Amino acid sequence: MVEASTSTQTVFQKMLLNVQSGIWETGAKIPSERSLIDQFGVSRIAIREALSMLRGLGVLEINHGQRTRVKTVDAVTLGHLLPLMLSSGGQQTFDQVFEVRLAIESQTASQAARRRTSEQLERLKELLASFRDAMRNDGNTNAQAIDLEFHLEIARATANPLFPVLLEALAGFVSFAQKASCQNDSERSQRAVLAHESIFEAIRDADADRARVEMESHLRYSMTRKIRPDEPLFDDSDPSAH
Amino acid sequence: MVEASTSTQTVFQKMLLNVQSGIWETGAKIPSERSLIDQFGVSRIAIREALSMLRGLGVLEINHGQRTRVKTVDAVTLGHLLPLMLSSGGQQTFDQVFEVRLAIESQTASQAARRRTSEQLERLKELLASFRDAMRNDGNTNAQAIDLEFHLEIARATANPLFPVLLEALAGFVSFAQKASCQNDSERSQRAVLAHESIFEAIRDADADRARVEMESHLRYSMTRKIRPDEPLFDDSDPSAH
DNA sequence: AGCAAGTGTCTGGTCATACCAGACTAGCGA
DNA sequence: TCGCTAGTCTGGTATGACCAGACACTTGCT
Repeated sequence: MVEASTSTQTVFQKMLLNVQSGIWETGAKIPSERSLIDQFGVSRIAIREALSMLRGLGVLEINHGQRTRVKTVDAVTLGHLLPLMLSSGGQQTFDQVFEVRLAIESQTASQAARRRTSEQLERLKELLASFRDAMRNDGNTNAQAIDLEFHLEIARATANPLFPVLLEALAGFVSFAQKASCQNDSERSQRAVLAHESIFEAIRDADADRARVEMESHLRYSMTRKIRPDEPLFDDSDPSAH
Repeated sequence: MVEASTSTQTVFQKMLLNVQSGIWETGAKIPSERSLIDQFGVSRIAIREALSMLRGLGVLEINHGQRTRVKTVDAVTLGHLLPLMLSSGGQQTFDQVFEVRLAIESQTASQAARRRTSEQLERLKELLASFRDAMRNDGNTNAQAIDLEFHLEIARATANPLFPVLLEALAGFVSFAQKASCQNDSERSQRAVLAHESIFEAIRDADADRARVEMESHLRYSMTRKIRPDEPLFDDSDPSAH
């Protein structure tokens, strides 16, 4: 790296390196601002601005009164970046997000079928039941959340942490698209439940190919919903929420 | 959102909203810090810290002497987050990244076969030739970059901007894995060239399924490389570079 | 002795002010 | 007319003071 025009940048990079190299362990508290002043030999301003950058990146968790700690960079931050990337890249459609989701979830279904543990399978079974109930009863007030959880659990069952992270990041986009897709539409609701069942069964039977096909089919059907194009692409954001 | 314990947070969120809602257009200059002081009614510290957070997020480009501008959030920032996420997310392996890449690129190959324009096809042809040359001549000094460009062009040919963005984000991570995979290994080099040719042909023939299969095959083979586990997971980082 | 309130001192949050330094621009002088 | 220069925009850094949340230790009451 070497070059670092401003001292804030320098400090920022050094701090980032501290995190990456594990000197500042994730979850652990980092020195207080007053200590960092000595440690880096710059003013508190520079320290705080560098810390702010890291906070913006989602690396640090800063709370008044408590020592600043290294946060596990989770999907939330990633989820904040995606909307920004999209909003700056011109008008995006839900179809585009769905395409990515299709790519991801075809893989997760397939991998989940191979790697899922019995505990995960049990959890999927429960979620499936909950989903069925939610669909029948409260007309999808919870169904949406359960649906997402079902898909996320499949992603987790891949044993690859990247999948649930990515999926969650995409979720903010597709959430109300899903909602619109089955709301007040018993046929779609039915199909959604059936699709989930098929996916579940394929994963249960460790049939990777079938799981992929079922997932793909499910998503392709979901993709056919009608959305008014004037709806906003994003909702509230707070990458630094604590 | 509503809640915003600190004034820095408040300002940050308002600014973020300004970006998202397009009040602050991407590429345009935002008001000077002194103006923002009046506009938000807080001290310069709060303003600058909020700006720092946005800079950390990769939303703003701040340069000494020039007005701060809204940057197009590119894959670079995302590329910085992935290592952080992985390094804090426990056992991170290249295989995991490759799995995601496999998911993404299976889809891009398939979509590219359907949607590629003749210009894009031409460009792919050129890249293919360059790749072949690079492999034969300079022993992959450039081959790596060309390889990436080839894959990116395929991603672009999907007409879905999300794909190239995601792929680029993943690329920084897998790049030297790729390098290691064909370095000083004529057999692997040969196979890489052949694989690219097969993918190209499938896309040329608009054969989506074949494109997918060829891509999958290509990546799965690449995935079998041997990496020494003691290599660093990341290199220099500077999300706020200008 | 045990519990509760109180207080000191950590931590981060905010501010005003002054000054430094890069970048642009208008205006002066050759 | 051209080129240099100085003014004044912009962000960058520093100091020092003070506010406010969190926590631990001490004190004092029951």
